[in-house]
Amino acid sequence: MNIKELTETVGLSRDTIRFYEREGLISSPSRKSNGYRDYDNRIVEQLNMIIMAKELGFTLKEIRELTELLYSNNLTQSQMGEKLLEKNKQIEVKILELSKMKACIVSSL
Amino acid sequence: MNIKELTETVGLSRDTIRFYEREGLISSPSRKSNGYRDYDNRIVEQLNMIIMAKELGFTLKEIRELTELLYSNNLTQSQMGEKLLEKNKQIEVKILELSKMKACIVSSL
DNA sequence: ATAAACTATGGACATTACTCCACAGTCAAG
DNA sequence: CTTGACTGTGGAGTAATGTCCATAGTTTAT
Repeated sequence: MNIKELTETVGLSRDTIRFYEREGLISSPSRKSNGYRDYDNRIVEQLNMIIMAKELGFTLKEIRELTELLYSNNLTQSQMGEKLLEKNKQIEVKILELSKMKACIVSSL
Repeated sequence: MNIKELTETVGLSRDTIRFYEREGLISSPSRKSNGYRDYDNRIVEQLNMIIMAKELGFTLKEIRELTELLYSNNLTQSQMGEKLLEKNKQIEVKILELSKMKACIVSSL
C-alpha cells in the first residue's frame, strides 16, 4: 500500500504519517525499488490505535512508549507486565474522570 | 483568596491561571482595592474540572465551550440541552475508546 | 512525449498551551 | 523604613504537534 491509500484509509495527512515515522511512533515501512514507502496492512490498526490514544489525551511520547510495549519484544515479560499495568491504571483513572464529567453534565441537563 | 493561595490549592501556576483568564476559560475575578485578584471558592471546582478535561484530551477551546455552557445563562434551555447532550455523547465515545484500549492492553498481559 | 498525479527530502512556518522575564507597585515583619 | 514576599502588566520565548513549501524524481494515461 502506498502512502496515498494509507492517508485515505486512516484519515491522517501524508505529512503527519511521515512525522509519526520520524518520531518513532510507527516503524519505517519497507520501500519499493523506486524509493516509495510500501505499507503493510498492520499499519492501519496501529495508526487507528494512535488516533484513539491521542483523542484520549495521551501525548505522542506516551503513545510511543505504549506502542513500543505492544509491538516490540525487547523487554522481559515482567518489565512489560509492569508497564502495561501502569498504563491500564492510567486508563482506569481516565474512565473514572470521564464518568465524573458525564455526571456533572447530566445533572445540569 | 489571592492568587498564591489558589495556585497552592489547585496546583496550577500563576501564569497558567492568568492565561486561562485571558483565554476566557475562567471569568475575571473581582479585584481588591489594591488591584489584586480576589478569588471566591467556586473557582477551585471550576479549575479542577478544567484540569480533568485537559487530562482527557479536550482542547482549551472545547473546555471554554463546555464551561460557558455549565456556568453561564446566555443560552436558551433547549440550546443548552442540545449542546450538553453533544458533549455527553463525546464523553461516552471516549469512555468506549478507553475500554477498547484497556481490553487491548489486558489481552497482551 | 507530455500532462497529471503520485512520491521523496529538508527545512520553514503555524498553532496550542503554556512559561519566563523585566519592570513596577503593595504589603507585612522586624 | 527597609527587606522580602507577594501582586500587577505586557511581551518574548519554548515545547509539542503538526502543516506547508520548494524542488525533484516516478508512474500512468492520453
